[in-house]
Amino acid sequence: MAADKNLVAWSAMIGGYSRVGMVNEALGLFREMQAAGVEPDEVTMVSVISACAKAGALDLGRWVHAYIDRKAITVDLELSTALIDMYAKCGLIERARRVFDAMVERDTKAWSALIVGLAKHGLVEDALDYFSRMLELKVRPNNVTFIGVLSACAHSGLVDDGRRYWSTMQNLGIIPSMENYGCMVDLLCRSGLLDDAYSFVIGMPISPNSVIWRTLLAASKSSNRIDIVESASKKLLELEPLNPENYVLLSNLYASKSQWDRVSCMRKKMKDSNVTAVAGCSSIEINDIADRVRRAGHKPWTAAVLHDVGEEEKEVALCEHSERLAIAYGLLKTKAPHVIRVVKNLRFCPDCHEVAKIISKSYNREIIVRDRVRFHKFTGGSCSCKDFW
DNA sequence: CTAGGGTTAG
Repeated sequence: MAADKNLVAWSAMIGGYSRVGMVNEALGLFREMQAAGVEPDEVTMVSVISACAKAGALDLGRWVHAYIDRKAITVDLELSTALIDMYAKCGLIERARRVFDAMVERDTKAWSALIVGLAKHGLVEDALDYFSRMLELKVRPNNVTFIGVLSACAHSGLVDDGRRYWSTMQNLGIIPSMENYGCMVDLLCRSGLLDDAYSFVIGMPISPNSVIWRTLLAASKSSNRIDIVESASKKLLELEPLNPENYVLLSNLYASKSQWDRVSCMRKKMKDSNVTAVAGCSSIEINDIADRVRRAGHKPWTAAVLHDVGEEEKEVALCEHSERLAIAYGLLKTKAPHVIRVVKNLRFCPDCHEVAKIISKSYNREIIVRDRVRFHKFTGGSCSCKDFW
């Protein structure tokens, strides 16, 4: 199109990019749209906020929220839901809750966004409370709502509650999705009920996907059920012979049981299939903060800390060392990253190299999903390359 | 009559 791109054309394109995960393109196009002098409306802003959520771009998300207020754009049901999701994914769960509380009308998706967010943050009681309130208010949950409810139970060992919610779901006539089955398998596995989990998988009316087999295999690490390992790994490699993750998982599993012949067998299989793994890598967003700080005349890393002081984290402002910055971000609780790559504008932030070194060398624990990092990336959980290599 | 929008397990 030439110069006649109107609001709908811009919004359609931004929404398309956002939906397929090309968030930089989505946000870049939003900038272009502004430069072209086309005023966005609430529909445009849903896609922009959603792109921020997917990118874990809290600073930009906050800026866009302020922009929405400044331009007096109507915050309707869909935009509120997008904001809830963005704040939850970017680590500000209380702000997500505040957006929800301010809504005048809440449908299934709005409730689900908050419940899933609370569950991800480990606020299990709150998640289940909101679910009860949802039922009391006669808002019909759907299978996504139950992903939140069941994963909440899984993450705090509420195996009996989880089973009850599973019946509730069926009684409501909701057909469980693959994700719902996955939640139940995870729930049973985390509760140490590998046998129940395996029976559950065998009894599934649809063919389990690779995620489900990996969930079972991960749980098999602390069990002696060789039969389950054998059957699950067979299924997994049939489903995804080209996914390096699977070979790494299986190799590490066998290594943990000192079955070295099987470890080398996995390596061989992997090599024969021309599958290669690369070292794990995570990224955090520091660049635009650093940029802003630089403009304010501070040293970048100091600025990053100063800028990022939220309501909940006053003490972060006092940090003056990159290691503390990393701690503030919750990175030290991370299991996966052996390399931290700081995206874009590295030159503004030399200290980030130090952060990366410290984290990759010194720490090896699980992340807590609280801080303003892209925790949804960090908790991807598939990175076991160090053990493997 | 009126294009473009939100939630998803390991």
